[in-house]
Amino acid sequence: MALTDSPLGTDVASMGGRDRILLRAAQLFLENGYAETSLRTIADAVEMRPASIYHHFKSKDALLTEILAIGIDAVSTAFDTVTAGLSGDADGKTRLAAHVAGHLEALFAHHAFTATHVTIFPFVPDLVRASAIDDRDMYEAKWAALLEEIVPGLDHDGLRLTRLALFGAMNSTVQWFDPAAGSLTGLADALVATLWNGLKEVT
Amino acid sequence: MALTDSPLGTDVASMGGRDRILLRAAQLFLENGYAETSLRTIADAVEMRPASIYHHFKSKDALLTEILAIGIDAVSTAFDTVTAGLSGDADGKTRLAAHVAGHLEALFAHHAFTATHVTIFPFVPDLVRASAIDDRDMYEAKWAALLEEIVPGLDHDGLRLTRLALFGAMNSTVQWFDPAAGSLTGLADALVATLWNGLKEVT
DNA sequence: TCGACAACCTAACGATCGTTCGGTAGTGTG
DNA sequence: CACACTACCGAACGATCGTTAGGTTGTCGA
Repeated sequence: MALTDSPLGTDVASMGGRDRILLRAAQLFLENGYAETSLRTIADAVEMRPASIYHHFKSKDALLTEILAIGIDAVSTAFDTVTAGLSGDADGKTRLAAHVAGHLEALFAHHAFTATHVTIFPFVPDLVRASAIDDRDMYEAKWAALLEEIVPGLDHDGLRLTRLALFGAMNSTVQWFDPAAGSLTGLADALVATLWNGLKEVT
Repeated sequence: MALTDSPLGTDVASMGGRDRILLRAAQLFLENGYAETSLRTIADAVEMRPASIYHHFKSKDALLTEILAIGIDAVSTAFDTVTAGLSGDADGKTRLAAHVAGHLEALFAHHAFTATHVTIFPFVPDLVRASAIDDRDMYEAKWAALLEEIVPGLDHDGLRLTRLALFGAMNSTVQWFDPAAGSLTGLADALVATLWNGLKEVT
């Protein structure tokens, strides 16, 4: 699912045709939306003719499907990596901080794919959304299990609310945080500090 | 800017042609996106012919512009109402709780317009977005001033981060919270409790 | 040297899009 | 009774859309 097995995915210049299409299309979908971005616009961006896209992807929907899968895979893999790197006796705040940082890092490392996923997901064609919903649910389940362990005092509704609000807060960063202008770990630390300690501590 | 000066805006049956178009179009934009929703679809939803829409709105973009303005106006007015209703010596948590509740209530009271605003805003045509950006900035400025007063211990970056993450969390509720299934004030209370006290208190 | 195949092309298809033109009913005012 | 005005309609415009058919070119293993 990764871009020809190369670990990173943003060096446009050194890319083959297929990966180039995936990356530039994801960037364009993110900027202008899916329906708003025509195949001719994508073709222009990769210096091809529209018909050539169909040599690599069987339809525009299939292209989007793959982009969404890459985005979900990036954050999901990051979650597992963080879990594997945590020592068994790490406390709740440490684990939460590590996973928030992991989510945010994955979000910006594969920015075009992850950001496309979190922003245009509600509006993609029904069939495309259906193809991505299982992977999405699996990722959310990982977080649900994590929160249940580290915040045992919350009931089912409270856990769900916390998880979804946290997702809302984290995923919104792709729309307003610029990793070139500020530290990503600083962002993660500040987010976790507020979430864990609350605002009353800093008044 | 409100729907023919009637305070509410969701009783489709009792609506005149113009307001009916605004509401149904907002609902369709929210469900499927702006570019994905054709004027013919909107016309069908209000039992008119496409050409009739142009008697009320000079273009599809103008229709969207008005919908976005209604959404921003709803939350902005709610903010001022909450401010006016607060006693002068209310403490920080009380003020924060009141404004979070006000934002969420406005979000769901005018659900189609506000939710459309918060979800499709990044993808609307540039000219439409430009026409709404001033009102949007004014609303964000109200929150910036509020947070600066009640969380004086945060620096500029911290305040900005807190405000935007809070917006992300609150606005994401339109995608996952169902006011028919749960209490809206309960949602607001839980959100404020977590934000103010932090998660460590409930572990 | 040859053939298979990947990568890309030109040209065009039918469908759908936002929009416009030129009407027709119904209502209310002078 | 005439006139204006609001609210709507049928039919069509040119533009753009996703997609397809049928090439051409270059590479590379047998």
